[in-house]
Amino acid sequence: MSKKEKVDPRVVRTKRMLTDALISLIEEQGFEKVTVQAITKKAMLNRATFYLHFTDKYDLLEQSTDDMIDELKEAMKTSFVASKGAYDTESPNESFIQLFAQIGTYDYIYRVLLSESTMPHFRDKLTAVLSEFIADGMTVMQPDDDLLTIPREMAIRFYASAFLGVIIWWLKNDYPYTAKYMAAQLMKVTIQGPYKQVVIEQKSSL
Amino acid sequence: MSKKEKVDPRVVRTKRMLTDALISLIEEQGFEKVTVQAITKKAMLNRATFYLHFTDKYDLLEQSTDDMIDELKEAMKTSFVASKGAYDTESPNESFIQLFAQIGTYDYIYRVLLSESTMPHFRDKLTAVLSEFIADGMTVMQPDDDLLTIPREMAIRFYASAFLGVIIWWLKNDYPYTAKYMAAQLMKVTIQGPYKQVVIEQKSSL
DNA sequence: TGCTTTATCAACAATCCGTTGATAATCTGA
DNA sequence: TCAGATTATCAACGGATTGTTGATAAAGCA
Repeated sequence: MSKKEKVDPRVVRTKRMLTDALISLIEEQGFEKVTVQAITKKAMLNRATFYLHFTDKYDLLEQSTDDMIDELKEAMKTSFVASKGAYDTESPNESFIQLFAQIGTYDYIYRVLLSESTMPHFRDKLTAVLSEFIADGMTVMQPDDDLLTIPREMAIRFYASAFLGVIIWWLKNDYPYTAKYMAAQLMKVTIQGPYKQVVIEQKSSL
Repeated sequence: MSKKEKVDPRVVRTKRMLTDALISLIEEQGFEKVTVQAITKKAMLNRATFYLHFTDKYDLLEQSTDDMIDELKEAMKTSFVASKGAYDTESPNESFIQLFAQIGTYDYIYRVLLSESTMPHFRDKLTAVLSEFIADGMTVMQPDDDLLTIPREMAIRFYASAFLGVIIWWLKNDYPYTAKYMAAQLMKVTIQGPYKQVVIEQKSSL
């Protein structure tokens, strides 16, 4: 995957400056409003230099993030093997912690990139609709926060995102199931969790 | 919310033609590459007419989708009241079915808009990482598909999206919890579900 | 050091932008 | 129905961004 053949320091330096400029500009203006001109200006490089390495801003972003994603994969893979099968909810899987740790190290970049919708806020709006629906449902099912396994706000966000993700998956796969079946499945997994049997023992440790 | 005061048929017609053109162009080229020129050309309208109603393509998209979102809210709200508290996993909440029904009626638009990332594929890549992680974990926890509450592929997508959603929430809220705590919470809710007690009775109905 | 790669610079045609003012078409309400 | 108001059309503008060019300077490599 990662080729370490060519390491001309000029190239590395240029790419890094362009990447930093891009991320910074995304935060300032949003990805769509960012221009190649602005990137090279902030990076204090000539515009022609940009086109020497990238075809456009998409290409720049892709190359930059791919490195980060590779690093994330690596961090999660190695530690996953080490703690394989150790599913204790109190001391969670090491690779799982690594996920958050990695995000912490590239805090700024993850924050900027994940804040960008950019299909302007449509996802956010739909998530809001789902969140409200879930919040209402949770209040009916369990008004008492003490009987929830995790903080209410986190749970709402959790299931709203899960629902949206499955909806997108459902659309992209050309409706592999009926709407009613989908609703039933999501309902089921939300209330019962993914496994039919594991629950009892886990609860005794609380 | 929805003002039904002004209904000049020319305006309605123009807006609809522009909306249709936009959605169609998004599908063809992606939202970022769409220009106002292209929209008006496809809609067979003058470009000046566009600026008579919208400031830019974002504004057009926002106005168009807002109507759809409002309709979705309405469909889910009315039916939610009707079936309130009826949480049977076999015949799911009516408003939940409505959610999928609404998406079905605006199939094309939802499909196009939800397929657009547009933070070019970064979300998708991260979702892929999470999916792999979850798939591995599920295999360890429960290799037998018969003991899963829902189809495996759906479950993977479900929890990958949920995790990503919570991660975004976590970032946007400036790390309200530590990485380890986050990992532990997500682990817990994934295995046990959101409620500490409800599970047993539900299972007996299977 | 000498050769190769990379960065700079100015300039280009092309595209898209947002707005203007003047005119024509269409709708609304009395 | 018809007059006034609203909306759509058209051409044209200055400005900004794009992607590319060829020639030159700088930096890295062996």
